[in-house]
Amino acid sequence: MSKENTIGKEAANDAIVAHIKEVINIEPAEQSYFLSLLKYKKVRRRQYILQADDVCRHETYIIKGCMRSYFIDENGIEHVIMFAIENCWIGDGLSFSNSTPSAVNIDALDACEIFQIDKPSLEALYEKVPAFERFFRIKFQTAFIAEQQRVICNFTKSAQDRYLTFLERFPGLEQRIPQHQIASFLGITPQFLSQVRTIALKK
Amino acid sequence: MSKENTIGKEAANDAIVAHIKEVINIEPAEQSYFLSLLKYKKVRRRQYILQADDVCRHETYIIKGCMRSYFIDENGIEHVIMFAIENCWIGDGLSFSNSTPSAVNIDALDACEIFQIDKPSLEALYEKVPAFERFFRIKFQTAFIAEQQRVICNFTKSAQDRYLTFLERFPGLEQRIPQHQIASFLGITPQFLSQVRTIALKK
DNA sequence: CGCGACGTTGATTTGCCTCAACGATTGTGG
DNA sequence: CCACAATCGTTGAGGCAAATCAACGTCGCG
Repeated sequence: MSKENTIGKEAANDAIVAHIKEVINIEPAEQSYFLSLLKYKKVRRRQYILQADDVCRHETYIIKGCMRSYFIDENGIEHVIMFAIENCWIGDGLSFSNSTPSAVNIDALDACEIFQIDKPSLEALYEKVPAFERFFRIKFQTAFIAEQQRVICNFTKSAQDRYLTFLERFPGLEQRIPQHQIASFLGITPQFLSQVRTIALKK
Repeated sequence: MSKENTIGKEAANDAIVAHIKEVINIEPAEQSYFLSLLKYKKVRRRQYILQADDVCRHETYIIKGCMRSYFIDENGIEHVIMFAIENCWIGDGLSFSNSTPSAVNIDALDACEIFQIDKPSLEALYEKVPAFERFFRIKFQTAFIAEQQRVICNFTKSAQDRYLTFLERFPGLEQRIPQHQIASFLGITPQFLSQVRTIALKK
């Protein structure tokens, strides 16, 4: 039993290995090599793991908790790009790939436990265990498709329908996240989401 | 000189090899193996290479010409998901991956020349030349990032700004494509795009 | 020629935003 | 422990960007 309400590194290892093995097969030796490249971290609520203008040095896997990436436009308005919960990856691909300053912030909405892998380690991993190229190829492919669906959904549906779609696709997430951030993710104002909810949830 | 105004298979081979070598290194043997998996095709204007409810069996690389993918919503309205021109890949990742019926159509806006690779061939390629996992990992990663930017752009900017962004990002494409399809891609009505243009281009 | 595809323009409507004010809750320092 | 600020959600009035509906001109093409 861990003293706090945390997963702990042992169980975290198991979780991420299971996550990998859903997609690719790896040998025990490759598995422990992979694990040796990860840094386990606890992150407090509201703590940043990436701030705009810094270079994104890690890809981050969430074992427990919830994070968001967002950016701030020229009018000072926050726009939530994505949420990430247990078993999701988050980062700024653009900044990570090119080692350029990031335009986005990533912070914790919950107390989180995460694994991080930095670029040299990931490159080494690709080199030594090419199956991980496949792993991330599939992850990015899926993410790309999902993002296309999001564009389509935004074009096709009203704010109310998008909210309902959000509830279906991320069940229970609306309990864990302030409402105005869901509004931001959906591309509407908090006021309008409030209005939408009173109508939508009446049914 | 080819008799028609086409690229021809020889030059097409060179083009796609150059495209691959921008991202990964491959041996001559791997290169000719790769080329042996591709089917070269000419496609007429308005010809489909994928229709909704069919399974997407190929990834398609465009050597010459312009294609679009789009879907038709419950009200019968077309929504352009993406355009693809020379040196772009197009397909329906979801249908291709899962061998499920596609929701989208892909057709030619121009007379096109294309290469296609089917799933068994691509799997074999991944197997024999793992560097292609890397190639497509990077392609999907880039595509994912671009799609995120698109979401953000749609949230942040007015229709006029989005049109100007479109002109910058796909220079000259507006000459090759009917205007109402650009409108669809931008998520606005053709009428409104017309209005936007008279204002925006006045400057 | 006549028809369909395409772009334009104008009148009206609507989905969502802006601005503003107000409770409820949480957190925090004195 | 209370006072006060900050955060969060709600509600309402008014405004604007873009949609809808409709009509019309222009091509290219069978």
